[in-house]
Amino acid sequence: MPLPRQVSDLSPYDLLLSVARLGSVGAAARAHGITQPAASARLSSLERRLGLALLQRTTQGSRLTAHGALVADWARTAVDAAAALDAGITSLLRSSGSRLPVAASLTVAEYLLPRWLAALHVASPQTAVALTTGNSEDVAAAVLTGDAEVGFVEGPELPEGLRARTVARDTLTVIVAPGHPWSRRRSGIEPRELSAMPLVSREQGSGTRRYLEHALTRQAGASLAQPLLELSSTTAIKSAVIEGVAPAVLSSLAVAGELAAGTLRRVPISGLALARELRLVHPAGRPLVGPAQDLAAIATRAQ
Amino acid sequence: MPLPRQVSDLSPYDLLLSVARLGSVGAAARAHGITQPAASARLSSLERRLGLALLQRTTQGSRLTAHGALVADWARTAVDAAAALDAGITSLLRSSGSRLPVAASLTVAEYLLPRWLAALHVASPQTAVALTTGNSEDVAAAVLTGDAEVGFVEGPELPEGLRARTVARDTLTVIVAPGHPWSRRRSGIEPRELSAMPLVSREQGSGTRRYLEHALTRQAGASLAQPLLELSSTTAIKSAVIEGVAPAVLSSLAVAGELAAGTLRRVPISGLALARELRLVHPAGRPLVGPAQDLAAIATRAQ
DNA sequence: GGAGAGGCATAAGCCGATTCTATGAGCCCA
DNA sequence: TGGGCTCATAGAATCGGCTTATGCCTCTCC
Repeated sequence: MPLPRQVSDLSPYDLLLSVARLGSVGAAARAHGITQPAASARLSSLERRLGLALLQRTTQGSRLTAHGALVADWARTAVDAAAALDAGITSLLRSSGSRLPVAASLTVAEYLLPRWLAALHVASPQTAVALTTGNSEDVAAAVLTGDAEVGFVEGPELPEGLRARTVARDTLTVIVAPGHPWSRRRSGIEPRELSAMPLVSREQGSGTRRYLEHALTRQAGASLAQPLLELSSTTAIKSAVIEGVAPAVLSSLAVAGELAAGTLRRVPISGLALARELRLVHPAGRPLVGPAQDLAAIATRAQ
Repeated sequence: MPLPRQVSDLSPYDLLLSVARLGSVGAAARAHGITQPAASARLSSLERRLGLALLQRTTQGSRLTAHGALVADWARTAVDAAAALDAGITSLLRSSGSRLPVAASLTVAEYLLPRWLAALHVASPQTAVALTTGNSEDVAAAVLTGDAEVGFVEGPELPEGLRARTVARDTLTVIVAPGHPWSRRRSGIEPRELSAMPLVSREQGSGTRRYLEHALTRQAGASLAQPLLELSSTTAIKSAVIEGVAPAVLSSLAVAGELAAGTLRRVPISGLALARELRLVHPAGRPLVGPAQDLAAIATRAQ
């Protein structure tokens, strides 16, 4: 189901937000590097498409109408998300030769880092982040060798020479489609039931799968059944679960949206601790300074 | 600061997500109602703009590269936010003559409803929501008269004939710019200090302001100082606070982003309970059915 | 092994959306 | 009353994206 046309181009909304902030169409046009007639036309066209009066135009400037204020508040969320996407992409491009090299495990890179980068861009616009991703060992190695100033890792292991600070928590979560029998289990399932059930999972060797196997072995003396289906992306796994293929175990950060929307159900599991800490690491010798410290502060506050 | 061009148009990203889900460019093109060459060009142009290889094209289909998977995961957040924006706008348009009339107070409409509507659209696409906004009394009246099937109100009052269910909580929060003296107050401030400080606030009569005055009077026997500046939008207030004009008191839902980003600081306040419940209401006689029940389930789960 | 189907890229032409410059009208202030 | 601000409109030029047509590659199945 593709995105409706009304909202696929965010630039009119972005312009609307600038008008709201600056108080006039002309000022917003200058801020966006276009002429006033172009801005005027873009806004009129938006109003015509939506069939809503968003702006109250006067000869002293323009203000949002009640509907306009509501739309602007909603639009801000989308525009902020797009800015986070841009921050992520931009940092991905600067693979070297830049200011603040950051290494992150996949979970952090996917679900947490974009917002932090967007916030960092606001707090210190001249800082250029160069992002590399990898598993927690790769990240630790990058930080130790100095290839990265700051790293974000999952799990408890911590090589000598690194200092760490917990910035977020993440819980592996058993998910099923709403119709699945497990979704009606109030009491939760036992580790043995999970271990006996063929799951939809990532390929062998993925961080999430390794961590689940490890926890199951250590805490319940059990192991995972042969997966019913191995897929290479979290998104593909969620789709398969939603279609009722089988349950899966994914990061709580990955499924928060679907759980909220009700398209997936969480199944409690008893007697198995599946929480792991996401931690910021940096060399023990070198305290964080400048932009790295800013990023650390943002990540810490964001908890 | 306008949105970068890379991300102002989300349609290439939307298309990328479809390719990831469907496994081929042609299938994604069909899903979006465009031809295969158009989709191919749109994706190539995205890759060229970003300077990143996102897709691995084969004669059997296309898969995401590692970079592509990361970008797709980030993009999903932005696309979902845009879908929520669309859901909000669409519901705003159907001011009457439609399926599920919903009335909501401004706080709920601004910060919570869009995601619920987007989830509802997934769960039951044929449901058309008609949204009206107003203060809690308006909402209660609309539900009582049957103008709305479901309502969302703030605060504890509950007219006869309505049943309510708490779906979220919201706390009025004192915010200051990072440099403000209050931001260094670990112990929090006293109600008397707040009451003596001229604030940036909404105009008289706004729900948030009334609630704050009420709480201050009832719980601390104090009243609000004359505001330093009255502004008509939450956004304008946040900007003023960030620029250091004065502290303000806003909903925690309104400032979560800025607090996470560190552009605003929260100041604890002792001896004043400023939490309020956001509740779903419906006529006592008529239990929720159909789409209204779906929406209630989504709102309840989303907590 | 050859035919068919499905996958993708390229080329050429068309159409439309958006932009710019130029200009006019309304309001405020000195 | 003139200058400066606001916004809207008009006409011309430009740019980008779409469609159709085509070719190449690979897998599958007879």
